[in-house]
Amino acid sequence: MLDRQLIRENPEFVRQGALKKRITAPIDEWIATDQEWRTLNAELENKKAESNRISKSVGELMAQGKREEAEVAKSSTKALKEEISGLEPKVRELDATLEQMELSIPNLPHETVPEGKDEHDNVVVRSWGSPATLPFEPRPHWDVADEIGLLDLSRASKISGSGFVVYTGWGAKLQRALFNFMVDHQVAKNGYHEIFPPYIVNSASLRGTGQLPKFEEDLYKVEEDLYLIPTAEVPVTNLYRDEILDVADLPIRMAAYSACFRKEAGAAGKDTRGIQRVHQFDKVELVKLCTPESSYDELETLVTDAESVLQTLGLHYRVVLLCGPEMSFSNAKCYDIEIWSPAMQKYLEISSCSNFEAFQARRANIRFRREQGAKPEFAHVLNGSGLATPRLFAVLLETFYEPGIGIRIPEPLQSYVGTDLITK
RNA sequence: GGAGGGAUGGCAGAGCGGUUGAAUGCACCGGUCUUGAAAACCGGCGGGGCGCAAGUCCUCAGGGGUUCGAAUCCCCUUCCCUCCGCCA
Repeated sequence: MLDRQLIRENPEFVRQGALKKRITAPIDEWIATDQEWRTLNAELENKKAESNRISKSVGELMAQGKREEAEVAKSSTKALKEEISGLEPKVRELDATLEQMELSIPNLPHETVPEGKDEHDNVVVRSWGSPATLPFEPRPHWDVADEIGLLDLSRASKISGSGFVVYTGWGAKLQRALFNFMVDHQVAKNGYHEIFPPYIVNSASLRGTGQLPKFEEDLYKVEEDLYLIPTAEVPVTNLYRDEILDVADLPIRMAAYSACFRKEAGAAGKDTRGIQRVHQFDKVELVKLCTPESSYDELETLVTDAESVLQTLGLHYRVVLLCGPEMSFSNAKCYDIEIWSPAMQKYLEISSCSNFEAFQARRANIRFRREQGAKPEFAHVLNGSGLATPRLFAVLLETFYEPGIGIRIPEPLQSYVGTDLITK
């Protein structure tokens, strides 16, 4: 959600911002509806005020023992009440219409977001390391996993269906090692506060982070009003929903491991081979709440914090600044981290680090106060993956596999895996 | 799952049909006093919408109802606590 005041006062600014994302926002309709809403709402409130005044006077008259006058006052509210109950649904409806339109008004891109029309206009801002040069034909992760016995995809589909993974033996150990390592890394090296959240949340939380109402079809619904989380972003961000924080507590930086559940309804047939795109995966998520003036600095460190995991593991990647149309609806600025897959000979998105500014906080009602008595302001909310394991797992296999030997485990990971070499 | 009890401002805690958006205490902010501090005293102090403002509307877990009028009465939902059962 954007600030209504902003749309009212700077409709062109909002329209242009949306256009940068190649979204045509219904600004004119919104302005007209808002105008109508304000007029009608003012009318409604005047009538309510009148009604309240009369009710109050009834009380006073009763106290003075003027019973007949009280009766007269009572009956005088009748017409007023009818007008009020006639007006109320109209006002409510207009408000609902406004909200509906606001669902198609995206967050505005930051001025530093590049113009563009598709992914070719994303800007590579830096890269680290270089593509692994292997003295043999790189093997895709599913081959490596098969040879050593790290995954059991066919049994996974037997017990759960396609798009699920069973990690076995060293594969399971490696998987567990990865997210343990990443959480420890973010806590110890980058100062995040560890959170272990519930995997099931209510609809209010999903509305707070914007998965509802728009993306319901991608969520697993457990029962009425309860859903599996598609990312730890949901429970972690919503920790502070409907709260007013003290500015001294900001920034709040949280790191959470969780399993993530996604139907991937629209992605059938895409990236089906191996474990690139699955219904249940594991991820360490980083979430920050901070003041508006610091959020772009926090975004930069969020990206470098996520990058530091790959650097520690010695994996080549690049950082890409997304152009307008590539960004998600609620982003103001977004960097993707793309990891190099030796077997596929291409970069895979492994992290997406976003500044939502106040867009999400407005939905989730997360505020802070600068000092005693000051007006609460919306916090800025950021998040990024740090990182998702399936692709990390895959690239790790492809990068560190040596034919006839096994998978060499990078030094920082060895104590977590319990070996320096995974063999059959 | 069964039986009770509860939900009020940052916290504690009154209020149980009328002028109460809410007593009182604590916390917090400003001031007086003081060399400084504490204490004492005076003043302020929930959130949101609309409005240039005056002001006005909404908000006492959430939703519905009764009433001229609801924090107060009725119904539903949610959450918390205690006890019983079941179970990691």
